[in-house]
Amino acid sequence: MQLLCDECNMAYHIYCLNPPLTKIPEDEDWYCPSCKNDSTEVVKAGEKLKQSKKKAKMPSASTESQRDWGKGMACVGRTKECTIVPSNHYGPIPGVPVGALWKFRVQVSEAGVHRPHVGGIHGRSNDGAYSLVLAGGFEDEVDRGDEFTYTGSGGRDLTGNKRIGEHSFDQTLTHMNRALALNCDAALNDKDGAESKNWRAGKPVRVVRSSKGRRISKYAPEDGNRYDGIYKVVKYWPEIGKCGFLVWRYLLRRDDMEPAPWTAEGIERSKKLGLTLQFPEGYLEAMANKEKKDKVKKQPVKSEPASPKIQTPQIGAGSQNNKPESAEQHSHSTRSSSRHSSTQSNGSQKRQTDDDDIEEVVPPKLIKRSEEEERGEAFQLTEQQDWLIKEDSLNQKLWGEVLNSIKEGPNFLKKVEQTFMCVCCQELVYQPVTTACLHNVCKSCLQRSFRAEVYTCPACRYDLGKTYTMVPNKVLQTLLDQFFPGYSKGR
DNA sequence: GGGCCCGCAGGG
DNA sequence: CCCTGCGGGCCC
Repeated sequence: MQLLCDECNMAYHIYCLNPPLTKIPEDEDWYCPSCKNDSTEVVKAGEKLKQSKKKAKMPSASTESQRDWGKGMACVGRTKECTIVPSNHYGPIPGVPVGALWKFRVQVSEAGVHRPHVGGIHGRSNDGAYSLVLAGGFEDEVDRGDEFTYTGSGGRDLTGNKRIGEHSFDQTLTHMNRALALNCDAALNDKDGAESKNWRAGKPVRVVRSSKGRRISKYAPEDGNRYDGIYKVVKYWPEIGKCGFLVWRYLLRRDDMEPAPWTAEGIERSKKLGLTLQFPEGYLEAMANKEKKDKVKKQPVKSEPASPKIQTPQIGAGSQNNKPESAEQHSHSTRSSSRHSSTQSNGSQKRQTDDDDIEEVVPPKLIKRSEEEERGEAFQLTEQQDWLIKEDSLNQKLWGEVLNSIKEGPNFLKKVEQTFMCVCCQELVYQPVTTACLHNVCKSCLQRSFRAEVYTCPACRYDLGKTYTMVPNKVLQTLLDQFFPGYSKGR
């Protein structure tokens, strides 16, 4: 009465299964519930890749809108996560001083200071609130720096997939509003509110002021989001706000040893710590590039301004060594500055920026091909190869990756081989067809696929269409023939 | 300058 | 899974 899973070998009583079986199935293979693949998830040959369930449910999957939403900081994900404290941590984040300043909310989230990307309050309704952001969302809030009133969330009409909207109903003391109320040193009262007996005894709230708050507060930073320290909830109460609906209001009071950033002492300290507005990694470079590109469009110029030097002072932890801008100078004009910064960023992930702006990629300077290569040092391209690579417009992204790898080691040819391997025959592509989806497949492999009536890209299942004309990429073929002399003879 | 509405993270 | 949300870039 036991079945052995053909994947993990675990034994299952047939009558313990859900649903239970009455007899041993006759199929050759049997897989237990945790090993069995959902057949609807399997992409069979010739089928298109399925969208993930989550993506399929997202609004973007159903709308016709062709609008470019940009890759801006509203829609990107985190690239790092604060792990030195749990997300339900009360009090300061170790290593983050009062006065720390970030341009975007996503960075504040990454730092662990205020985790939600959009929400104003971070908390748990059965525990308390850990942090909040003052961004001037309510004009009837008062900010006196060391003390301010804050308003709960909810009561807004969010239809139309919005994140903030018109007030259209009363707020309740639930969710984050309840969480914030729990910080107050008093028994919870969701009817009339409550006042602390000993306000300092309440749970600490990290407070971030956003430059958006400037419209109602002179304590808001000029730009970005600033960590202002620990506050406590003195009291909270319901009232009818200017918006005409009931809102929950809170009085917060500062309780932090570190001086507030707007005080003379605080300004001094910020200066001493070198606190400056932080941007996401690669952000300024990307913006500078974009601007440059826009200019180039108007008037192509060969010379270019030096890209701005980006400093990302790491607070608290460790060295702030300003490496001298030495070396590197001998190398390849354009990229050198960004290279510099990427090697410096000791392995931390890079946020994805406009890196498909390929014209920027400049291959290593022409030097004679020599023993250096044998010794496993830099690979050198001939002038012609250099030129051909630039000509291979469809594959700029791939060549960019390959060229980038040169600086990392002696594996240039290996990298080329990997990059331009045919997904069908697992060999270096021969008479490569570069598809619209930017994959390279041997012409003969693609023809074989079409003969089997599979008209999609073998690499990504992008529909090429029955009538697709396969044009071999001559430039790529020439290059591969140069790098791997005679390889095509065997084909 | 204001309206639109996206992905994402978080709680529950 | 579903609900919520004091962002933010693009377009008009």
